[in-house]
Amino acid sequence: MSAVLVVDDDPHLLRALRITLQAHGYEVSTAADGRTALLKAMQAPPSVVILDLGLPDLDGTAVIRELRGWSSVPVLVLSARHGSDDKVQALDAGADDYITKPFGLDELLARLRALLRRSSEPEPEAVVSTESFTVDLGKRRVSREGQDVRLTPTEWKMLEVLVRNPEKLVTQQQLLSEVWGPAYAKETNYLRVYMAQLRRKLEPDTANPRHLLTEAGIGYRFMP
Amino acid sequence: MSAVLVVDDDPHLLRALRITLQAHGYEVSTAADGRTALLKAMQAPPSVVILDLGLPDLDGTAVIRELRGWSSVPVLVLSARHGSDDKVQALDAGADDYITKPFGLDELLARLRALLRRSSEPEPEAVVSTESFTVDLGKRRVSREGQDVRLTPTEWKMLEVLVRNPEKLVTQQQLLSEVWGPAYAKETNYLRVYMAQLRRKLEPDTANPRHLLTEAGIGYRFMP
DNA sequence: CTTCACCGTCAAGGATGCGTTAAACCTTCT
DNA sequence: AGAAGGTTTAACGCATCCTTGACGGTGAAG
Repeated sequence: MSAVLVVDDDPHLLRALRITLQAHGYEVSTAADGRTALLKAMQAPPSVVILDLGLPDLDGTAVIRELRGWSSVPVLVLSARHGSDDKVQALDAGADDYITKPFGLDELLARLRALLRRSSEPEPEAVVSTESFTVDLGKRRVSREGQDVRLTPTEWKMLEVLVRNPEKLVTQQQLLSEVWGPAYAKETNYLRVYMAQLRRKLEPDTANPRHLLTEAGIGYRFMP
Repeated sequence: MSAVLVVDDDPHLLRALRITLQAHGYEVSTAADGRTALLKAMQAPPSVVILDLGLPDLDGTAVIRELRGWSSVPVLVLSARHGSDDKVQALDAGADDYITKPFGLDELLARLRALLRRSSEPEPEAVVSTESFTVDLGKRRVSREGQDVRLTPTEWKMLEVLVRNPEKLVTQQQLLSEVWGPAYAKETNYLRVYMAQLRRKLEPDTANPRHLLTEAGIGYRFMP
C-alpha cells in the first residue's frame, strides 16, 4: 500500500521496524545513513520517511533540510534525545513529528497513520476506462467519445457499484441492496429497466453489450 | 496571523497558553468544554485546534470525531495520560499530534509550526476563469466582462465551495454543510434560491447554464 | 412442440425535484 | 423611526426521474 523509508543506523531496530511495518501492509525500504537515505528517497519517492536523528554521516536536521529542498514527503523523527531543543530544531527543519526512544510500536503506527491520512487526503482520482466510455468515480462523471453522458442518480449508483467491482460478478441482491436498499431484494424488474437504460447510453451496440454483461439468473458483470 | 482555538477546562492553563500564543503572533480563541469548542470551530473556523482530552462534558476523541465530520482543521491533542492506548485512540480518531503534560512550551510551539506549515501548504489556484466570468479566491472578488460583480456573503461562500472543486460534483449536503452549517442538511430550498441568484449574476443565459451545472437529485458542479 | 423462467424493451402514470418569483423577516445604518 | 440590503420562507409551473405493468424474444426443460 504505502511506501515507507526507514532510516536508522541500528541494524536491529531497522530489522524490527521492517518486519512490523510489513506486517501492517506497508512497503518498506531502508537506509543506514543520511546519504543513502536521500538517494533512495530521490530514486523511489516514499509516502513517508521515518528518520533516526543519530546517523553516522550527517546531522539529522541536515538530512531533513536537504530533503525539504526538493520533497514535501512527511517525515517522522525518531530520537534518543528527549531535550526540547532537539525537538524544536528537528521540527523547524521540516519534520512533521518527533517521538523519543524508547517508543511504543502502537504509538509509532498510529502517528504514521495520522501522517499518511493527512498527506494522502486528496483522494487519488479513480478513473476507469473502456474502449467506448470512461467513468470518473472521483468527479462522478461519465464520458463517451469526449462527450459527457448524463446519468440519473439511480443510473449512476448502479453503474458505480458495477465499476467498483471490475470483472467481478455482482449478484442481483447485491445490486438491489446497494442501490435501492436491502428491502428491495425481490424487485429484479428495476435491474432490467435500468440496465437497459445504461446500455443504451453507454454501449455502442445495445443488443451485444461488451462491457455491461448479464449473467443469467445470477447478476451482472462489468468488464473494462 | 494564524487563528488558534485552545480547548481546555483548566482556566490557568488556558490563560497561560493564550498569553504565550498571542506573544508569538497567533490569534487565540478559547473554549472550556467540547460543546462550545465545536460551536466556536464552526462559527469562526480556526487554522489549528489545541485540544485537551480531559474535558468535562464530552470525551476528547468524540470531539475530534465530530469535528472531523465537517472539518479537516489540524488538531493537536494535549493530555495528562501517557498511555499508548490513549494516544492511538486520539490519533486514529483524527488528531494530528499528541503531546503529554507536562510539556515544554518550546516543543508545543514547534509542533504547532509543523502542523501549520503542512496544512497551509496546498494553496490551490487563487484565480479561476471561465469564458464569461473570473473568480479570484484570494482577493474574494468576482468579475464579469471586466466589471466587478457584487455578491452577498452567502452567494460568495456557495460559489467558493463550487469553484474550489472544479469539475467535481459537490453534493447538496456538502454545500449546505459548508455554507450554512451541518444542521441544514435538509434545507435544499436554499440551494435553489441561491443557485438561481448566482446564475443570474454570472451566467449569460440563465436558462442554459454553462458553468454552474445541476445534477438532478445529487448536487451541483462547476465547470471552468 | 409446449411450457416455463428469465431477460430486454417500451410507454404511461405519478411522484419528485428544480427554477423562479415574491413577500415576510431580520439586521444594520442613517 | 425609516430605509436598505440580505436571508428565509412559501408557492407554483414545469421538467425530469422513478415506478409499474405489459409484451415479445430466447433458451432450457419436459
